[in-house]
Amino acid sequence: MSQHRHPGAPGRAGAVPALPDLPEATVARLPEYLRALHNLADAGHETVSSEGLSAAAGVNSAKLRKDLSHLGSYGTRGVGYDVALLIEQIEYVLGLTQRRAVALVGVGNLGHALAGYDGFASRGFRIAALLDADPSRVGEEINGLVVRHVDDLPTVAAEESLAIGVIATPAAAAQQVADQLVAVGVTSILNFAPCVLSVPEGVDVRKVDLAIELQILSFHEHRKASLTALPATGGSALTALPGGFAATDTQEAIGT
Amino acid sequence: MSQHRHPGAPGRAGAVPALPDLPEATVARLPEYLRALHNLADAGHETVSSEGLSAAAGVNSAKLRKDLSHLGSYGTRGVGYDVALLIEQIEYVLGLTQRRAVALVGVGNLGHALAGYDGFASRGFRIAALLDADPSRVGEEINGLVVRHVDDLPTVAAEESLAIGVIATPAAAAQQVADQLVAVGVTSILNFAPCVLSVPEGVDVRKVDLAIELQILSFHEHRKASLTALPATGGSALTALPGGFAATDTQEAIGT
DNA sequence: AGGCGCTTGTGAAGACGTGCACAAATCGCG
DNA sequence: CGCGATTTGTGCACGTCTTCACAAGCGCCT
Ligand SMILES: NC(=O)c1ccc[n+]([C@@H]2O[C@H](COP(=O)([O-])OP(=O)(O)OC[C@H]3O[C@@H](n4cnc5c(N)ncnc54)[C@H](O)[C@@H]3O)[C@@H](O)[C@H]2O)c1
Ligand SMILES: NC(=O)c1ccc[n+]([C@@H]2O[C@H](COP(=O)([O-])OP(=O)(O)OC[C@H]3O[C@@H](n4cnc5c(N)ncnc54)[C@H](O)[C@@H]3O)[C@@H](O)[C@H]2O)c1
Repeated sequence: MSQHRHPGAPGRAGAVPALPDLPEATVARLPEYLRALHNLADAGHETVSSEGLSAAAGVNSAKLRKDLSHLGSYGTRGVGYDVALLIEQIEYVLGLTQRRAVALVGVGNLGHALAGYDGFASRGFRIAALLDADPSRVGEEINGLVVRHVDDLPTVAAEESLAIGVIATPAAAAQQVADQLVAVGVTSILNFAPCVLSVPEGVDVRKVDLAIELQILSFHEHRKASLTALPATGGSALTALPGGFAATDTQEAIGT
Repeated sequence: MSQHRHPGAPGRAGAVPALPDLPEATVARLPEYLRALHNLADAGHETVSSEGLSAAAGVNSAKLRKDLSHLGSYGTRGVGYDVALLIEQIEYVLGLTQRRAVALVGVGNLGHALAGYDGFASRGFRIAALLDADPSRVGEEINGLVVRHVDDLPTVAAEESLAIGVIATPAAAAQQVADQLVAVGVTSILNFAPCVLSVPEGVDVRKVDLAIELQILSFHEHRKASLTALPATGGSALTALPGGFAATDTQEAIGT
């Protein structure tokens, strides 16, 4: 496999893009690498070693190399990775070569913050529409976009090729909104409402739940407290946590 | 009601709480079960089967049973779990028997939304302080709380026993804020800024990064597109994704 | 009392993810 | 031109997580 030839990057060979089906854990880390790479590029670095990049992204260097090797690998032994090329590669794999249109449903407290967030634009996305069910919010202009009624979704979808729907409504409305999004062809949803969504096969849902994050932290807080409170259990064998939290991305103690 | 006694729950036996050290993946799911249980309780259910609860939480029932078994398990064979008791158990394990104080640093766009979020109060937390570095924001009152200067952190920490710090500042300021939080004894941080934080051992950091979530969705979108675009590779064996995404909590197609 | 249906709790197997350790590759330099 | 320093890419072993499948336990009904 070490033959060169660009696997399908921006260069667009006539051939199949041939997306390698990456391990999900790898996919979840690529955005981190991408962010770190952009920082490095801005700082003027042209190449970076796996050691350097992994430090910037907060992961193990072996893990980084394995992740990158999955996507065809563009490193040079003895030198490292070409920053610009790697950015191109990762952006290609993540499908960021086209700026994807996002529809934001629920322009309340949180929705306003999201609508005003510049992280969308700078990281490959574009808010294509703001939608709400409350008539008193419809027509409001935020950041150059006018809030439209959620029932206009079909119209919006006809105008734009919506890639992703973001739900920032109360939990009670979330399932209904998800159904509406699916109905107009959206196959990726990011859900901020604290509830489980049912969607047809082929539709991806990711959720962000603040309370869950806090409760996980609370657990560790509780555990740390109960450890220090009782040095009973035969010594301090437990003072250093087992480390190596895997799946969930709790980063524990990154010594600089 | 069961005659058994509570292992260390609110009842506070004199004995050690004896926190079982749960698998991290289990800890990440407990908050979901808790939310589902609260919904069930509100709906008047007194007991629930692993099948019912797992459906409400969007997970596999065997996984749910194993998760619950880790915390000592309070189910009754042939019947199911006592909803109220299970809520008590999970809240105890997660350390939610005390309402934990949260300090929110960075009261900008996002910070305002968080400050006005009722999900803190209803899920076991209390915003103890709002902090910002911008003098023009200091003094502003949000939801009954006055924004204080971030340099007052030591004072705040002296007044309240801060359990968790939430960072909602620009990325450039996040590390400095984290250092300040750690300096006043905070050992759990939730970071909304898109950057890696370095903290001493024993401090837990979790991050929420909107762009990462979107980019992961983008990847799957890209992949789905490249699959449907070319039904070349020997038939439709791939149309149904492998399913069973593990660690990261992408829920794919939960048929109702 | 006994049997029956239902549900929990768990052993075992397999999939997945991680990290070490090292061979292979490349560069720069004498 | 060859050598040593450096860094990638990966085989392998280990740990974690998921899922199946089923025995053990419980309550209810007859
Ligand atoms: N505010 C936060 O910081 C925060 C943080 C984490 C999660 N959340 C969650 O995000 C969601 C939104 O929170 P919020 O504070 O912005 O609430 P909010 O009540 O301020 O805003 C909700 C908005 O959704 C709109 N809406 C209601 N039903 C709708 C429908 N069927 N279709 C379209 N729009 C509809 C409402 O008109 C309102 O504008 C909630 O589920 C909340 O739990 C909020
Ligand atoms: N707005 C969103 O929807 C959103 C979504 C995801 C992530 N984020 C991230 O959250 C962070 C905040 O976003 P925002 O849109 O609220 O930005 P913002 O600029 O509106 O607010 C940042 C706030 O932090 C304060 N601040 C700056 N330096 C500080 C310091 N050293 N100590 C204390 N406070 C300080 C500023 O005074 C300002 O009030 C950013 O890192 C952003 O990338 C925002």
